[in-house]
Amino acid sequence: MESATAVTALAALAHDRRLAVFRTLVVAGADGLAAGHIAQALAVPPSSLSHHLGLLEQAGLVQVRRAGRSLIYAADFAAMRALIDFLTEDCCRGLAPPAESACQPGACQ
Amino acid sequence: MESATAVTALAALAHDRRLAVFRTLVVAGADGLAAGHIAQALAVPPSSLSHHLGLLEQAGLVQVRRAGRSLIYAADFAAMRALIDFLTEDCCRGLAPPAESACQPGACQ
DNA sequence: CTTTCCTTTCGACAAGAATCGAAATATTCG
DNA sequence: CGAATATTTCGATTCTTGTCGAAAGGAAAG
Repeated sequence: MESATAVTALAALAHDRRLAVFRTLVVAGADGLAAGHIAQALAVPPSSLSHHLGLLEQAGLVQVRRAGRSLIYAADFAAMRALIDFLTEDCCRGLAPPAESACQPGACQ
Repeated sequence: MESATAVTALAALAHDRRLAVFRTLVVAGADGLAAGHIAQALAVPPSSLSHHLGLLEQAGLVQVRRAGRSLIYAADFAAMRALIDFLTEDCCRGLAPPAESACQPGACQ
């Protein structure tokens, strides 16, 4: 993952409402949720939500498809994993072997 | 990790220069680097760098100590790991067992 | 104790992001 | 086709962030 891509993804998640939106989509799973459903669940005005969903989509963290007159948004788990992998590399690369092997979930240094 | 804490940490990393600073500190390891050294390595004016280091420190991603007249900044690997764990939870929680177990580094869905 | 060095704080400006009502677009249903 | 529904785009406002020179704060050296 390129550094610029990571910055875009991090910025997309670095906001209260957007993080809440993304977590909601993660819980919803691959089926996703209609924009209106999210707006109602999180009590966000539709135009504001649309803006945030647009940023998340632009960052590649969510995918959108149309179903009737609804737009269904779903988390892109592969993209999320790619971001986590990027951060993990950043966290561990450059450390000496013992420290590097210690950089596991729950026990980094 | 609280959601607000995660947002702060994500925002701290969601910037070109700050991400570069953090990666530099990760490579430097536990010994850390003097602020001036980072400024020179990344060609960032001292006052700008100070601002960014302050945000990273406030986010808990770096620690600072004084050595003579230099201030040494070092990446906080535990905090970084906590952030990655938070994101991993966000990525996998709520998925059915087969999907959840598939959410491993390099192969999430 | 004065000078030198390293870094931060201040201040002012420029640039970007968040918010949300109103209007526009797209899709289905009668 | 016309009405109803779902969502986006537009536009104006406000708030926040980034930038960096100049001045100030601490710590060591002469």
